[in-house]
Amino acid sequence: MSDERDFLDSYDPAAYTPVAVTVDVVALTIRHSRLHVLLVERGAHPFAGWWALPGGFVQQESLDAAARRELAEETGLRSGEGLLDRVHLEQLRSYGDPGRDPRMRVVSVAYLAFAPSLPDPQSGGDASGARWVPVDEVGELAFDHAAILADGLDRARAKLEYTPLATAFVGDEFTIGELRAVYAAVWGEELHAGNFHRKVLSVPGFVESTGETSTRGGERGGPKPRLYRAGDARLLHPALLRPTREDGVR
Amino acid sequence: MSDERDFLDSYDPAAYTPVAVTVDVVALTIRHSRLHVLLVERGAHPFAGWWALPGGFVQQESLDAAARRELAEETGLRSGEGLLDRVHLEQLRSYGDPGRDPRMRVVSVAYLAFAPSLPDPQSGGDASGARWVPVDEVGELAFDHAAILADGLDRARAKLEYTPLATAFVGDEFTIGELRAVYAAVWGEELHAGNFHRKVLSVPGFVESTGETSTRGGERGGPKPRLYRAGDARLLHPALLRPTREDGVR
DNA sequence: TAAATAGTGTCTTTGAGACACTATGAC
DNA sequence: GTCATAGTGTCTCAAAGACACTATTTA
Repeated sequence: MSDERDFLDSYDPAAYTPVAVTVDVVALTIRHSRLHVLLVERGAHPFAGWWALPGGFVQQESLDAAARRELAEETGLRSGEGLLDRVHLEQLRSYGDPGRDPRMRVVSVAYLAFAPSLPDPQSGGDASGARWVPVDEVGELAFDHAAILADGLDRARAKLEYTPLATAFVGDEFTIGELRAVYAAVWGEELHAGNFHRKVLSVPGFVESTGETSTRGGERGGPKPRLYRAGDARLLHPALLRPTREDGVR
Repeated sequence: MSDERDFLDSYDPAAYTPVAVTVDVVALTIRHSRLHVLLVERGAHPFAGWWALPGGFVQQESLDAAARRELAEETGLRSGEGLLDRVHLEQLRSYGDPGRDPRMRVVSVAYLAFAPSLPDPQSGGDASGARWVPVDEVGELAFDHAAILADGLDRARAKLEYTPLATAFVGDEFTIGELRAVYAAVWGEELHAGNFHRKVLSVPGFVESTGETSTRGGERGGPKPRLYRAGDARLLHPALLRPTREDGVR
């Protein structure tokens, strides 16, 4: 069949410029009550020695699969072991400015990943220079990765408001206090414990009780909190809005 | 310099599979109080004779520029004439499943465009078979374009809630009634005129008064409505929520 | 005991939505 | 006149947030 020939004949020769497609992953987790992002140290030029988002070329697989594969490679986690499969992964957006990679035209499809606290990397991955970095300690990054990270953080902060995404940062069973710590870490501000508690329980389908309580109180005292699981809601109604930040960007 | 050689050596040969990058545009406008999308009729295989979203290959330009260029080509509008420059354009998401195009691996970056009522196409574009179609009359589309359109509509409906996007569908000066018609067309349901009126005026920065009134009343009577311009808000606070649809997807 | 936390009660304020009503202008 | 629309008033109910308070647990 001459389909591909027709295809290639049908557009402007300028389009023949070779293009590479990569995925980059903004992987977020919470450690010690602080939001962390997974970064890798680049070995090769350009930006050798710089920190960058994990990522790589898309192979013969879907974009989603490429992102999950890259995440597995950089964290050393294997599919089927449970941990990796519970990571929430969603497409963020694509970045394709000419010149964003000095070598050739590269269009990168960025992904956003949310995970419960994961072990340190290097345990088997091919990027030995990978580590979790608190998002407020991230310095300059290679390529346009700083902008991608900023977009990812914006998205994450917004999605906590109207989706039950926060449950992706905690284990299967969790306390309301742990859930509140997720919001505090991602939004960077404390939330009123009492009102948060009531609010979470009042949103239909956000969490469901396990009937159990934690075996221990908090580290610094307090009663044994009850345990909850994620509910079946995919959107929060009414939403859990952020403390009003100057009433929107004007 | 051997940079590009290093680059190409550094990844799996499977990645050498040639990839093409395209942009596809979900262009929405409102005509006669109904939401329309711009479609083009395909001339070449595959899907010859099918309707599809306008789009094409990314050239040596940014992704945003490619989307605006494709939109200009298909609508016949020229940049600099004003109309095209006022079209709101934003990236939707990317689609790259292997097999979505039967000829080769194609990753498409989809864009969403919102425009005030535009003239019919064919007036100079290279796609003579382009036309505006009411979204509820769109049949099967080529490739995965039906899914892209559905995602675009979801995004548009959601963004009306918390951004002043509706003003992108009307002219520079508009009445509250016209704005309400935009919401009604995009959401597919009537809104209570009185409550909508008060709500729009109560959101800081959504609209600002021009001090003028329309020169004529409505087609079927009524007083001369006041005229407004878009305000400087980029987010609506509080948001203008849709009439509650079954309280979220569960 | 002191301090921190879980969970609940209550009050105030804001906003959403239902409904009603007046005034205006096209036909 | 008739009818649709613009714009406002008012009432009710839900929800957000401030604050207070009790009970429980750790150190």
